[in-house]
Amino acid sequence: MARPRKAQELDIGRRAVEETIRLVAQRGDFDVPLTEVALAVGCTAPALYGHFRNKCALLIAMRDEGFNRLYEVKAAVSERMRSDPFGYLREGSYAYARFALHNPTLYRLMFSPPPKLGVGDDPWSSENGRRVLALLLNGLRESQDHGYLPGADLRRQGLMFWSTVHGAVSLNLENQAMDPAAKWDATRDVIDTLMEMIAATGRRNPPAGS
Amino acid sequence: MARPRKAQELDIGRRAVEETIRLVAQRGDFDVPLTEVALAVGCTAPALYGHFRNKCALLIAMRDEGFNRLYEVKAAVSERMRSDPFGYLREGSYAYARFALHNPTLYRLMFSPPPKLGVGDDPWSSENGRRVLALLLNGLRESQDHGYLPGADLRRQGLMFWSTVHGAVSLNLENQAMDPAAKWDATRDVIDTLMEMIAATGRRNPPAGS
DNA sequence: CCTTAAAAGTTAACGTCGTTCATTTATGGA
DNA sequence: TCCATAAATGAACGACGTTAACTTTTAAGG
Repeated sequence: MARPRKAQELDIGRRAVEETIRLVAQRGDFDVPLTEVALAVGCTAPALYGHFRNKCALLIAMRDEGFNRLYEVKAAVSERMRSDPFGYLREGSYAYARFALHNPTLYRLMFSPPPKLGVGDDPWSSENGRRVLALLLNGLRESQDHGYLPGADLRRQGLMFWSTVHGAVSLNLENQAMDPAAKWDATRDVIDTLMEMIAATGRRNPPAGS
Repeated sequence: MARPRKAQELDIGRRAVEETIRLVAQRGDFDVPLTEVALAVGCTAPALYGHFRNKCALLIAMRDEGFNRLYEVKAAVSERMRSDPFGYLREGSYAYARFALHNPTLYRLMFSPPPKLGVGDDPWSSENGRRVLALLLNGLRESQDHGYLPGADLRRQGLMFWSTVHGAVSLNLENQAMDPAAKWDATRDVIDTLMEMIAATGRRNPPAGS
């Protein structure tokens, strides 16, 4: 056999990304053989080269999909919390941390990709990364309207905020000495500490609009 | 030739670690062939297996050496800043960031090691990592004595502090869109933002001891 | 001194994996 | 029905981690 029947015309590109995400999560390492990906997809390894220039391209596609999913999670929280911007800062961070803790290997690929991929690991350089940052900045701006962080530079605060959450996640992510619950507790504790610090900036200035 | 003369008895273990650090930095990726390490050391690849169980063991040794160097840098700053604990928080963070920006690949190996290494990436689980954290906690405690962070839980603050600095470093580290100076500026800006936030907690309570 | 056993590398070889090449087969239009 | 093209296959290559078998230096003992 050399070319499959039209019946099984399942977009091999999409499936490869999905299966790679699955295998990577299962393995706990993004060093998965192309043969296994191909097997999961239902083809052979060289067939993948018709859809991706090489293995790095596949991993990059997987990384982009990761940013897609992260954005969707955060956008959903943003929608739900539309009326409470300060609450969004907290819940959005929780959701971010949960995403990372539930997809540790994918998260590592997104934010600490092997240099071979040739991508800057700056998340806001990709379109979806930028949108995630935009959600955060939006939450900060609206929180500022509610009296928090008076007079603060939003972009600075945003980058510090993201640094803190990402740092907490990153430090706790693959610590084998902690069970998942402990990782979550430790990460949430950092987020809470940050939120308390921001909250402290607002107590002196109750909602400016009221 | 099968066994070298006693004259050239250069501890191959140490040299392998040094050369690996050098090659990894030069390459910008810790995926360096053992053959190259061996060549740099002056032996053949299989000879390394007399000193390290496998390649992972070599990388782990390199990681430990990284924590050694980081600790020494931070300890030096701590010594120099002994009289100004709040200043140490800033200068120690600067030094930390400089270390990371000057040794990006080593830093990545320390804090985002490939799972294959079998080490938790929790830095304070290793002895030298714990000592770095101890320096930070010490700085926080003494800053508290000077009126900053009144009534705060030091361990919580310490973990948040480290999360922020590590997060900033990690996000800016390998962003190919930024030149080294820009990376430094962005990282320092996050540190400064954090320091200003901590400083704000102290302005209301001038040095308690005076 | 000579012999001998262990030590420490070296060369050769194997297995895995990413990647390429030539080949084969299904597809869609003339 | 026949042909050009697209798409995937199986075989093969090269790099690399790792292991096995061999070789030679070192150190000790008779």
